Amino acid sequence: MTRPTEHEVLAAVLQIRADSLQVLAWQRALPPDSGRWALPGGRLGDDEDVERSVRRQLAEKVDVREVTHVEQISVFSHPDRVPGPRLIATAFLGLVPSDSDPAVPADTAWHPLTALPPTAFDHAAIVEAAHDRLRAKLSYTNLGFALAPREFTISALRDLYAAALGHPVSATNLQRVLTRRGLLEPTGEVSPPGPAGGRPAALFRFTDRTLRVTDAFAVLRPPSEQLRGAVP
Amino acid sequence: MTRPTEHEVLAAVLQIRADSLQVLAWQRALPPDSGRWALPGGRLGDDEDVERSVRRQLAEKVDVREVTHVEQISVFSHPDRVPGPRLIATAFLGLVPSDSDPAVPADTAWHPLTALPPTAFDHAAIVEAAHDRLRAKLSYTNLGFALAPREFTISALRDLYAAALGHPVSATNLQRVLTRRGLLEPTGEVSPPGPAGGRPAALFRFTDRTLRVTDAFAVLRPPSEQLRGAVP
DNA sequence: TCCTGTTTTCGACTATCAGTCGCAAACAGC
DNA sequence: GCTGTTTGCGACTGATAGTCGAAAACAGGA
Repeated sequence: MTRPTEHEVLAAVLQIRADSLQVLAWQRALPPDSGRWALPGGRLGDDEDVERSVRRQLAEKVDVREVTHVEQISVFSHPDRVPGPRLIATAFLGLVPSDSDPAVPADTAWHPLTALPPTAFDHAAIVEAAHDRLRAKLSYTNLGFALAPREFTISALRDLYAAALGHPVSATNLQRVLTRRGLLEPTGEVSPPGPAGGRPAALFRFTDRTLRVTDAFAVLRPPSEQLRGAVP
Repeated sequence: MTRPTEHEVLAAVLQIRADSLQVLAWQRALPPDSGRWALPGGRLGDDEDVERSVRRQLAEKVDVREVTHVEQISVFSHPDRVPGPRLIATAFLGLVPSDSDPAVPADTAWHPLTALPPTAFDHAAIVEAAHDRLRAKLSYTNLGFALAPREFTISALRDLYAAALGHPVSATNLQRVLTRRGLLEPTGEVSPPGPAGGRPAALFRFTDRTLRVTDAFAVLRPPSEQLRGAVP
């Protein structure tokens, strides 16, 4: 005879807004934790798995077509994580490109991770976990495509990475590394210079807009991967 | 009015046995899927979170003190992943050092990942996910400590990594990389040579037996991390 | 028109690290 | 003592990252 248990999905949807990493949340109007800010989500439906469910629930708060990337993070299952009947949460990370500004309901707003308002339940820990995952994956995957606009300048991309990672990034190294990995390609066009003038910046895009792991670690890499193609 | 839903935990416990990566499973005696092999696990208790639950459930199949590392992998939540009432699974990866041979019940046995017998439900996918996670984490963490004995020779460690990764590993590079990262230290002793003679191998151990992420990626590393200590 | 300030772009230099190779060291067995 | 075997270790090479500085390309004002 077990305690009644429900299952919910929750998403920490992140976007870079004004050079600062922000998360989408809505303000609870009813107890428990009324007035506090909660992540979008809700109960798992009978005919959907957690991946389908989180996309459906997100659609209630934001245009899901703007959410480029959705990824499972972790299960939060403390018996008393919410008052009342037991509720187990599968947490997700969602990413929105910085050039889109999807419409959101009146109770919903973006908040910088560095200045979160009071959050409901254990949602602050979920945001933390999502941020950690983002930082890690930016390093060894092409996940930047999910935060960046379709086309961008190198310095805009540098600012994006710096905001997501929380520390300065070298534009020279960023361009060189992403290029060598085959993730970046020039569009051939240039963006108009800023208000202070300056050389017009070349525009780039990600070659691939689906997640790809790019870093192979040396110790683990097969020695002498394979001979280079014999074509002259 | 939602369909009754239960929550279970499942663990893919991996160990290197005879230079081959193997997984612990038990053979089902009752329908559904009787005769097929299943991962250890079971229903989530009322007063435990998934992490506590998986350790409790594992204790029924193996001495949990031998399971050095337990880590959450992913949620498996397809509505029809098992027949009957809906059952959502949180999957875990467990690791056992290669020098321990824990006692297991009569219905339980180790199976090489390369020659899995017929598996129950979606458990094969869980094993696959656990293997992927292990491969990835061996590369950028000190997770090797959870697979290796307390003390080992470099060539034994090379064989361990090769079995877990599925491809040959250079002993020279492995030692150099792990040493530079500060993960390896010599015990000062040597192991007796093998039956064919040969130079006695020096023994090493991991400096740290708790999980540590060791690789920092260059693009994301703060430029000029910090000045070296001013001590002469 | 020319000069200055600003921003981007790109090449060069250096340090670090990984992949490879080869030899010396240290054992067993004959 | 000789041979075969395994480990240990240094050296070389190529690839990659961190840094710096100069040149290119623009706007605005003198």
